[in-house]
Amino acid sequence: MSQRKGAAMAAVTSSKHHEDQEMMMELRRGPWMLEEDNLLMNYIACHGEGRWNLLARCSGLKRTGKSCRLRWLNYLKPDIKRGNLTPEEQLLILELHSKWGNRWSRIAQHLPGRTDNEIKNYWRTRVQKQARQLRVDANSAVFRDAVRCYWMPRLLEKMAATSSAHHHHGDLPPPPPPPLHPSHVAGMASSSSPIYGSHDHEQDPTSNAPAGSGGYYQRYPVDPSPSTSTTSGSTSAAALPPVPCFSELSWVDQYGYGPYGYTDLDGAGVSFDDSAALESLGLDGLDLGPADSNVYSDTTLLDYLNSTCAGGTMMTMMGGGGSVVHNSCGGAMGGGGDADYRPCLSSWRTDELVVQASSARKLGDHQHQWGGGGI
DNA sequence: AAATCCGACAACCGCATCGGA
DNA sequence: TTCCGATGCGGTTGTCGGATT
Repeated sequence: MSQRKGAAMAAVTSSKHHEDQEMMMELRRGPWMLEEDNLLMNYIACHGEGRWNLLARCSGLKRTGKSCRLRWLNYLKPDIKRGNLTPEEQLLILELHSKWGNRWSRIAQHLPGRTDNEIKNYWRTRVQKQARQLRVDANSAVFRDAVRCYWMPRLLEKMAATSSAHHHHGDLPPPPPPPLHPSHVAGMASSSSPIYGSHDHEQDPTSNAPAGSGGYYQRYPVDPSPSTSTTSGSTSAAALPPVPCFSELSWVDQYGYGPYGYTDLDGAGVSFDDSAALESLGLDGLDLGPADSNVYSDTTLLDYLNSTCAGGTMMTMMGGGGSVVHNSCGGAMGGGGDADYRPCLSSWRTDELVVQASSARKLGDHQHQWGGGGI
């Protein structure tokens, strides 16, 4: 645009306009060079961020202010986190996208070090790809159910596996737990929103997060003892709002975890009879039973968790509350609402997890594959 | 080994919003 | 109140490198 405009301004006679024209004619586009990055970083080091057009004029860069801003925010800024998204981050993106849609910058605010561009690209290249393969809209209820009932558990398992690997290999321990705020616990079980249902699209789920907690979606160790779990102690199952139903499918993944299932948004069960879509997802080996029985008997999320989480992965709901269920070991898992989701990992019972995983891998090729490196 | 395909991601573009004159 | 420049945001495109044929 600038180049086109520049070409149209041949009649400009003032020196200032002439300089502007010259600058616009020389505007660079495309990939940034090392020298340009250095120029930009040096300028910002001296003058700070902002006033991008001024920066573009004064820094010696032959770029637009927009381009400079983008380069800084998406690439050069010191706190940018490089590398693959962790399962925790992927889970958070899925959750927040379900609440806010394509509000990338808003989502990015809750993933420290990640940019909206990175999250957007992740969504388009990974998540939407799966939706295309399913031949469903990425915003459809069916797809959301798949995300909720398949990907999210998988990501939780990956997180548990990562934790287990750290435990067994002596890697760096997970970060220390963020400080808990009394309002978090007080807010638990105060809402009955489903994890993937209609949400208040304006309320910030982190609004109750303690100041300086460093991002609201973090790992922290959990006391494995049911009797000493303060988290579970304040939210007995009897006092909880209704647990979202979970339509169970008798199937386990290549790691031996399962069953996984689909459920509709109101938890009443869903019929999923699109065999082509199942095949495209790699679920064609799934035993769906008789054709007229594809609405599966509901089990509770609690049952599901007890059967799949191997005791090591839990999600604790803080802040806004929501449906919370406890797993068999005293943790709590919740879904829904504008809450503060904190997937809690511990190394407890990870030996069992590893045994399950290794035995599952021996089952061979008849179990389905979901692809390689995550979604 | 070459051609093609495809995923990942950096960068650009157009539009919306905000704030100051 | 209106105008206009600066900035932010989301959609889209371009490019590169690895995988596949």
